[in-house]
Amino acid sequence: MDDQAIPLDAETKAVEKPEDHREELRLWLRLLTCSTLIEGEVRRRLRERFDVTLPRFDLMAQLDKAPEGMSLSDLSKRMMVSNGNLTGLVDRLVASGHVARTVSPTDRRAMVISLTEAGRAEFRTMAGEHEHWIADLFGDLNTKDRSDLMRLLAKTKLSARRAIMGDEK
Amino acid sequence: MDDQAIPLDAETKAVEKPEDHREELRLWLRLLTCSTLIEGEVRRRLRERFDVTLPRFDLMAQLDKAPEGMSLSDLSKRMMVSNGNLTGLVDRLVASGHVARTVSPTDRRAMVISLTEAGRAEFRTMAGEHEHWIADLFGDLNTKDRSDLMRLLAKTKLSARRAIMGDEK
DNA sequence: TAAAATTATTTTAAGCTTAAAATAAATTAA
DNA sequence: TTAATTTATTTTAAGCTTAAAATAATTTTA
Repeated sequence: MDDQAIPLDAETKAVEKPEDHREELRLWLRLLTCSTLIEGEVRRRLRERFDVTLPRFDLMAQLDKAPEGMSLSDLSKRMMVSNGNLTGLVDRLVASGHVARTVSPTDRRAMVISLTEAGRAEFRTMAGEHEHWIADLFGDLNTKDRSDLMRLLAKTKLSARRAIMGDEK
Repeated sequence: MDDQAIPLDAETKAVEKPEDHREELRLWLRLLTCSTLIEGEVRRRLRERFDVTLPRFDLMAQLDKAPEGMSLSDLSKRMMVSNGNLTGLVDRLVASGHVARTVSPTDRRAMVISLTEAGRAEFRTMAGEHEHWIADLFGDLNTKDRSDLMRLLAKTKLSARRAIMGDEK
């Protein structure tokens, strides 16, 4: 710590105390609150309206974007959850007839997970309502708010990735 | 759907299709990505560095702000998790000597949960490092970015609360 | 090619999380 | 004051989640 080297005088507008990161902490807690609040409400509505859990919905949302299906690893990366987690989740979605599991024709280790027709139909119905819920939850933000927030979150995402990468790569 | 009633002509700058809320959806997914990314990293570091889970840390963080302790209900509201969840979490923290559970002197139904001295000392150590991690994760945002983001998230929080309240109150 | 390393997935053990039902104490209303 | 309601917490059952170890197939390297 070399804060003794910083000249302190009446002209210095705001000498920041080193080691004080309460502002960033509040920012993080607020971000987490928003995300928890919205996620909880979406979870509640999915259960109430369609008797489906959020993880099931999220998995189907990924598969809906990949008509040919996806490997477990790809799903794991995109959803940012562990592989082991997906194994169980896919088990249950197979049991309920929403998704299919087939062995990859080119790699015998890999499983290809895809939506069944029934699963796709059910997902599309849910996704339609889901989109309205999100629009409502963000409804008090105007166009500029949304684009500003989008940009700042993009910057946050890059910043976090940079900080995370530093550790392990 | 009354979109047939909207006059369409070359002068109309941007006739928004009703029912299209893909922008809000993208905003929500980006918010969720940021939160998941940061939360995952904090979870990983807490485990690696202190062998503690994030829920345990969060609970201790709440108690650290309440020197006299808090009831389970208050904890539940602040942490936005279910009561049943807290029962088990507190069980484990009592078992490890980090928190104490006493019956409220004024209400025999209520439990007062508080940090033990050991729990408080351990939390303070962890919190010190934790604050640096957060500062690092948000490190690429400048002062204006942070205050803009703070303001927009405050607006988002209010918007979500308004949307959630409408359902049940 | 055989050995070593990597990649894909599953299994395991422990803990987290929720919703819903149950229990118990306090408050309100008749 | 008794009965009804509300509030605080726990229990239960099911599912979610992770980290770490295990298994198995592919790719790389010597």
